Amino acid sequence: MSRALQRIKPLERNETLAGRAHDELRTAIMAGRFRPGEKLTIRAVAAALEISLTPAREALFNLVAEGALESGPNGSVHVPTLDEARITEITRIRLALEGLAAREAALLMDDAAIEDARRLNDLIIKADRKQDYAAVIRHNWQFHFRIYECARMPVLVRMMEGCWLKTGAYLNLIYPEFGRLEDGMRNHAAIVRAIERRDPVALETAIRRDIEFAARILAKAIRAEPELQ
Amino acid sequence: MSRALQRIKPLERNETLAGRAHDELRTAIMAGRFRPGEKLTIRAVAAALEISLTPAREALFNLVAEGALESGPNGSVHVPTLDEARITEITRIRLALEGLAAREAALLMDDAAIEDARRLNDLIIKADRKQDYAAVIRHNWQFHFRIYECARMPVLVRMMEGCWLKTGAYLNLIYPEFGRLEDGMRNHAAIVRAIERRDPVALETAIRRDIEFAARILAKAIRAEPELQ
DNA sequence: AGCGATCATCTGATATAACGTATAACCTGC
DNA sequence: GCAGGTTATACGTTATATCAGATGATCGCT
Repeated sequence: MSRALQRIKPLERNETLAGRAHDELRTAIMAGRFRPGEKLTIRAVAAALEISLTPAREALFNLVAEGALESGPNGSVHVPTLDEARITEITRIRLALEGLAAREAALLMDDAAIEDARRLNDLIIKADRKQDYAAVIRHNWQFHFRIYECARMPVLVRMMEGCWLKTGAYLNLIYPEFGRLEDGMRNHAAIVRAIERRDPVALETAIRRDIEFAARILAKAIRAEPELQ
Repeated sequence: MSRALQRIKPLERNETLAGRAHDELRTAIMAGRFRPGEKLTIRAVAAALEISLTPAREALFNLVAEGALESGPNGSVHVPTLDEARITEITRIRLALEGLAAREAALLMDDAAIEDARRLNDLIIKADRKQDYAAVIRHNWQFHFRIYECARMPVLVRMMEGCWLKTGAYLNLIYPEFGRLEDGMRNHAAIVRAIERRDPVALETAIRRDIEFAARILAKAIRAEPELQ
C-alpha cells in the first residue's frame, strides 16, 4: 500500500439516524430538558428530530432498555420519576459502583487525567459563579467520568452512566441551590486532592461524601415538590 | 373504579412481538444456547421466531442497549465474548452489587423466601446429580435472584441481571465441571445457612465466595479454549 | 346539569418495500 | 493458477402503509 493511502483515515461510520436520535435524547435527559414523568411519544420525537417513526421508536425503546427512560402501560414511554425509596436505592448503588471505580482510578490515573480533572473542577466553579447551571451539570458529569474512565472498566462506566441518567431529569431541579453550597465545593476539592496524591481510600471517601451530599439535596428537593414524584 | 378492576394489570409490553422476541432471546442467551461471538442477524431472528424484521430488530438492539449483546461494525450484533480482563471486571462489579443485595436481603427475607431458596438449592443438587445442566443453570439463576429480589431494590436487580447476561453464553461451557465441584456445593450450603440465620455478613461472605469461585472456573475454561475469546 | 354512548383522533405495533452498502462468489485477462 | 475487478446475494437502515387499541370530545338522553 502506498504511503499516501496509509495516511487516509478510515471512513467514520455514518451514524445512523436511530443512533443520533439516541444520543440526542440521552444528552437532553442528562441536561434535564425533560420534566420528570413527561411522556415522550414516538411521533413527537420523530417530528422534533425530523426523522420517521422507525428510528425514533428504536431510540426511545433502547433508552428504556438502558434504564434511562421507563415504559408505562400501552407501550408509552416516560421520563423516570423518583421517590425517596428510589433515590435511596440509586444512592446505595452509586456508592458501591463509584466507590469501586474511585479506588481503581486512583491507582491508574496518569498526569494528563489528573490535570483534566483539575481543569474541569475549575470550569465547574467558574460556571457556578456565572450561574450557568447547564454548564455546571455538564462539567460535573465530565469531571466525575474523567476520573472513573481511568479505572479502565468499561462495563462499570456504562452502569454508572445508567445511574446518572435516571436522576438526570432532576438535576436542574436542585440547582442553583446545589452549586452554591459550600459542602459541594469542599467535596470536589477533596476529590482533587485525593487524586493528586493517588490515594484510593481518600478518593473513595471524598466521592462517597459527594454522592451522599447530592442525594440529600435531591431528596430535600423532591420533598419540597411532591408533585414531581 | 371497582376494587377488582384495580387489580387488573395493564397489558405489559412483553405481550408484543418485540417484547416476546426480547424475552425469548434473553432466556436463550442465559441458557447458553448461543456460542460466544456468534453473529445474530435480524433476518435470521425474524425467520426463527416467524416475525417480521421490525420486532426482531427491536429485540436485538434493545438487548444491545441492555448490555446483553454487543454491536459490531456495520450494525451487526454478536453474542459477547469475554477475555480475562473482562471477567475480572465483571467479577468485581458482581462482588460490589451482589454483596450489597445480599446484605440487604438477609435482613428482609421472609420465611417463604427462605423456604424457596432452600427448595431451589435442592433442585440444583438434584439436577446436577441427573446431569441435567440446563436445569442447573436455570435453578442457579432462580436461587440467586430469589434472594436478591428480597432486597427490594429493582434497579439493582436489573443491573445484576445485566452482569449475569454477559456471562450467560459461557455458562454451559463450564459445565459439567462447575456443578461437580465440591466447593460450589459448599458455597451454596453456606448461603442457605446464612439466610436461615438472617446474617448479613455471613451471607455476603458466602455470596462473595460463590462469585469468586465461579470466576475462577470461568477464567480457567477460557484459558483452555482461547478461540472463544 | 349530569351521565353515557358514539365517533374522530391519537398512538403504538407490525409488515413491507425501497435503498445503500458489505460480503463473497464468480469471472476475466494475464 | 492467480490477481483484480464484477456481479449477485445478504444485510442493515429507513420510510411508509395499515391495523388495532386507547383517548378524548361531542352529542343526545334522562
